[in-house]
Amino acid sequence: MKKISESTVRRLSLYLRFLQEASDGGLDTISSDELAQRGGTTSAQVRKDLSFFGSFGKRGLGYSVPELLRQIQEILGLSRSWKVALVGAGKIGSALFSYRDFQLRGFHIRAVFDTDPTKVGAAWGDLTVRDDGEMDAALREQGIDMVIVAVPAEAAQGVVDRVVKAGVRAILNFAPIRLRVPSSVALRNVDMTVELEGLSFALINR
Amino acid sequence: MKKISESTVRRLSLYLRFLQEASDGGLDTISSDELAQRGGTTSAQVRKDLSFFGSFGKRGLGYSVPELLRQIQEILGLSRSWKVALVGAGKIGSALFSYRDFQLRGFHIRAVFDTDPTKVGAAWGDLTVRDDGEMDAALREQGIDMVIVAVPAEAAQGVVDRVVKAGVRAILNFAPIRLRVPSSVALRNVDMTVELEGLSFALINR
DNA sequence: GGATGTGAATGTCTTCACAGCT
DNA sequence: AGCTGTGAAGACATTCACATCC
Repeated sequence: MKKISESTVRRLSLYLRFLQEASDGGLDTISSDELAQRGGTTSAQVRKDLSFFGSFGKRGLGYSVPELLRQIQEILGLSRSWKVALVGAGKIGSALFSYRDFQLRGFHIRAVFDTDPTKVGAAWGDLTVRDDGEMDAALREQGIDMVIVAVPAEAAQGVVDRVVKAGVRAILNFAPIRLRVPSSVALRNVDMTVELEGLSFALINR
Repeated sequence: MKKISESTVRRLSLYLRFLQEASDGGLDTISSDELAQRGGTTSAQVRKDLSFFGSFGKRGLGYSVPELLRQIQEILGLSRSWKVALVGAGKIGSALFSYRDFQLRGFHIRAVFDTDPTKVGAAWGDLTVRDDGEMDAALREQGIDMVIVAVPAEAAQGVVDRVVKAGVRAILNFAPIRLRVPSSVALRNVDMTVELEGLSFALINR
């Protein structure tokens, strides 16, 4: 397969969202132009993005909503469910744990870890917050696919090194630090400070 | 001023972070190569990024840590403090409210709003969660610079329309939806679902 | 007729490579 | 000698525009 750019993958997620709305609204056909409007892009971009993976539309007509929905889910790997572990049971971890969208889209949090003895043992939904020391073994035993890192910046690299060693190949990092991972591991960062600073820059430059 | 790309601004934030670490560590000179290592980029990229704003280094030597620190803070608009309002006092809003990094970098949350009567009136630090109905007037009265949107997707566009009408020109959106704003308003999205789906894609494509 | 799929053209960002200071 | 600053080259991403098919 050709190399697919990160922006293309991001946009696929957005198209998927809009397709779900359209599907809920009972629409059964949609054009690249309609998808573009909602995704804040152009129809040519939509068609190009999709063309990397196949020809899903009908000329003169557009795309079948249910079919394109299914196709994009397949492309993004969302037709299966993923086992996720959450490391860090602080404020952010807790907010993520109860974030409904995750479960909804097949990302199931199966374990929560923390070092803080006052948090370990707490019941979170049907899970129990477990001690950090149990993490390495548990990741393997439970066959965890992805880890969400929600620990302080100082602790993040250490956690990630262990997570990688335990065989996990996808990490979503909320700690405000640039993590080092082998190129075989997929890493995404959610960096709220960087975003706010971007807004600050925008405000003083117009 | 030339048009500066979003990626350049993002990287400036990262450089700033390392400079702070370096400064805390007592380092007083740093090379583009060292900055690049930590930022996961190349020395040429660092120099190019900085060159859009001026010549801050000394050939043969590198950059003065305290000076570059100050310069980047200036460039990003971080030498002043920004007044931020938080809309949505749910789990995510609450986590953001106590996120220390924000205050630390001059982003001060000055007001919190929610529609839920069981949340309105609650004391959050030295603030009180206020009713959504008070928002429009309060944004103007308090001279709020930026708004963080942490409400459910269905409510987000409505909130943003009012925020824009109240004169706010920078918005950080946590709701999983693509918002429409006038081009005069800066908008950044933190979209955790999109990130997780990107990881899902990465996992099945190697 | 109308919207897709896609090479070609354009635009944007990154990397190279070296002249120019210190 | 060493590292910056920067045009030029190269890689990558987006947009154009049109032949193609329903």
